[in-house]
Parts: sequence; C-alpha cells; structure tokens
Amino acid sequence: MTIKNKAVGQAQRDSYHYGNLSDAIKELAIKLIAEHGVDVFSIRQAAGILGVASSAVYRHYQDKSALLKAICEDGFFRLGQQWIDLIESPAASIDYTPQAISLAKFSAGADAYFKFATENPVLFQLMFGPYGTGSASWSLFQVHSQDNPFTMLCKALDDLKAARVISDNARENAEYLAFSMIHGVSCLAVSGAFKGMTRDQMWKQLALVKANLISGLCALK
Amino acid sequence: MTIKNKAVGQAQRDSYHYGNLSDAIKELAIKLIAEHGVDVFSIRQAAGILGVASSAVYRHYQDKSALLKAICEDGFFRLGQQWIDLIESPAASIDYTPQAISLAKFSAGADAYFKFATENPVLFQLMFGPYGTGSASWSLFQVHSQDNPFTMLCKALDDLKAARVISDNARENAEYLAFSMIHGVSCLAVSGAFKGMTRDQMWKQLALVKANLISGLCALK
DNA sequence: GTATCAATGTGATCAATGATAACATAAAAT
DNA sequence: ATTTTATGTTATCATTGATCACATTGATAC
Repeated sequence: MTIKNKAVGQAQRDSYHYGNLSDAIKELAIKLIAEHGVDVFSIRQAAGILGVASSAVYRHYQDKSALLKAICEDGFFRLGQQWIDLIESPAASIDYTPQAISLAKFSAGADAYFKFATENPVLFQLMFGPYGTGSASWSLFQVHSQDNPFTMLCKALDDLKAARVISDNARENAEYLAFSMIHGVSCLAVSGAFKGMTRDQMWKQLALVKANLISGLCALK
Repeated sequence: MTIKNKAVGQAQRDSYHYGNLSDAIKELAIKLIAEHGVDVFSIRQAAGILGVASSAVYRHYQDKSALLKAICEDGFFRLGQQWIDLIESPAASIDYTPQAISLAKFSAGADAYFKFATENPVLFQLMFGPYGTGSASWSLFQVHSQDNPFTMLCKALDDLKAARVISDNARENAEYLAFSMIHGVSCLAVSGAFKGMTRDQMWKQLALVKANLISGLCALK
C-alpha cells in the first residue's frame, strides 16, 4: 500500500499559471493509474511530477474521488468515440445488403468495446468500479448522450430490427441482453481469465459470444 | 477520501490475546467495506472497532492488500458454496429426465451466481477488481479447486453434453462463453445498470441471458 | 491605462493512515 | 521449569488527503 519514494524530476514552468492543469492532471493520472494501479495513485505525487503544488489540484477537483470520477467519464467518452470510429470504418460497410451491413456494424461495435477494454484494462476496471458507477447518474446509461456505447448498441439493435435480421420481439428484450454479453467477455478478458491465451484465441472468445448472441436473437420470433 | 472521525465504541477483551484476530478482522472488513466502500476502509479503524492495536493486524496480513486479497478469496469460496447449495436443492431436481435435470442444474448455478452478486455488490466488485484478480494464480480459475464456480460451471456443461442437450462441439467452446454471459449480467446488475428495475425485472434479464445462451448452444451442431 | 475582481497557484499545516521497530505477554514445546 | 513461538502493545515515521491564508496573474469595468 506504500510506494517507494521515487525521486521525481519536477517539471519546470515559466509562468505562474500552469495553463491547463485540469486536463494535465487528469491525463497524467490516467497514465499513472494504468501503470501502477488506483490504490497507489496519489494526488501529491502526480502534482509533484507536473511541478505543481498538490493544493492546486483542488482548485479543479473537489477531492480525489472527483478526479477519479472525471477520469471514468473521460473513459466512457473515449469508449464511445472508438465505437463510432469503428462502425464507420469501411470494413463495417463492405457488404451492401441491409442485413449484412447491420450485422457488420453490430459486430464492429462489439469489437470496439472489447478492444477498448483489453487495451485499457486498468481504466476499464476503474470505470466499472465504484468510482465509475457510483454516481447518481451513471455515464454509461445516460441515454440522452449521443456518443455513448449503450446508446449506440441500442441503435445497432434498431438497425438489426429494421433490416429484419431480428424480430420486433427480440429487439424488445435485447438491450441489456446484448450488453451483458459484450460486457461480460470484456470483463473476463481484463480480469485475466484469458491469461495464457494468444490474442487470436481471446478474440475468438468474443466471436463465440457474438455468434451465440445473434443466433439466439434470430431464433426469437 | 476522508471519513468523519467516528467515535468508536472499542470492544473490551478479557485476555491479552484476541482469540482469532485473523478471521475477526476479515469479517469486520467485509462488513465495513460492504457498507462504506473499499476506498475508505482503514486497518486502523477496523482494529479500533475490535479493540485491538492496528499493528496487531500486521501479524496476520503482510499489508492491506493482502487482507483485501484474502477477503476476495473468501468471497470466491462463499460463491462456490452457494452455487453448490443451490444446484443441490430439491428445486433443481424436481424433474427427472436427464435433459431437464441438467438444464435445471445449469440454471440454478447461474441463479446462484447472480444472487451472490446482487446480494454482495461491493464484495463482488472487489472480487473482480485488482485485488481479486491481480494475483498470479487467480482464485476463480484455479481449476483444481472443487468448489469453484468456474469448475462447477464446466461440470454443468458436461452434464448438458452427457444428456445430449448440447453437442460435443458446443461443449467444446462453451466454457468462457457461458461464463461471460452469466458474469456479464451479474456485473451490470451490481454496476447499477438495472437501477430503477424491480427485483423481478432484474431476474428477468438473467432469464433472458440464460435462454439466449442455451438456445445458441443448442443450435450449435 | 488603471483599478478591481475572479481564477489559479503556493506554502504551511492538520488529522488520518500504512507500515515498522522495540518491547510485552501468553501459550506451546522442550 | 525454561525456552521458544505466536501474538498483541506502544511508540514512531513518512505519506497522504484536505484546508487555510496568502500570492500572482489575466480579464473586466471604468
């Protein structure tokens, strides 16, 4: 629970004001947490690295948990962005029947989710830990937000229904079902459950989940 | 990140030695963490409540993370126990065709998992956070252990295959697939994604997942 | 242009915490 | 009965989260 007293190369700065401490501390925190874990992250140390007094941080975040919460919200935003990026990539539209396109986009969205999780395991765990989910209005399920993974999953399901890949009835109940599955594999992956697998084997697990999900949804009349 | 200085009613004790501090501190910690969250849990406070010097705790656990890790392992053990209890309950064997029994047991196992998660949300999150999964040999996937949820899930799948509910091929790839799904809904449930739902509605989400999973597995030839 | 004000950063300081060390006590082993 | 081992106690330290009064800057009003 304690970390060695690392001699910190304090960054120098010409002006009294930092510039954008709010963002800088957040980005550094993400990096430090990804490297060493949340439990040993300290505001003082981070501030020290930036060459700033720890008290300055409190001008931007009420307390440590507020900073962590902001990091989680950033994470959800980035996750949403990557989802959009991937479903809009050419690979997701290479086929031209509505059925194939809706399936490809759904698949690409799931890929984006899984990719984000495995590339940012610590952040992903943080996002679904108390800091990310503890708030009254939880980022992931603020449906009004456009670039929200959950919103986009729902849209993907709408497309599947519009293309008649899945029935109205299946669409009805599919939201949390689909999310559970995509989230579930991603969770297991970052938890180290797939330790020992190759990259390809891990992605095959995701493929199995997607296939089972679609197969089950299609079977639902 | 700081907690009010609660005036602690220090428990008195007649003998110099506590008796079983190792277990006592662990149980208290589980309770405190469930109530107030991991981030504000402190060894000193817990020791204070037990009426014991904080340094005594370090005779039993190398450091705080060792204690948290022990708590997680306890959690996995309890989860396994409850899985066993539920699949061995009469309700899971009320039908007598091998097919129905294997399905009922599989279903009961998933129920146990979901039940544990929703009844111990904070512990569940802890178990799948860095403390629970960070270790070299992760409790949940130590396949040699008998009363391990993952081991038992595999057994349930074996039964489904033996009863010819699912094909050999389906059995082959079903382990992480099934686990992903059951774990996924449970995760979402404890994350507060189902906030606003009634108990029944939450359990319906699990039912949908189970149905989709089985339907998909049965379709796999 | 200058005075005023809001935003942001500093240094000092406090209580709480994780952790360790030297010492104390009891139970178990010889 | 003596020694050893397990366990608990009382300091004590460095680190941390958080707050306070004060300093510096850029923007705004005049």
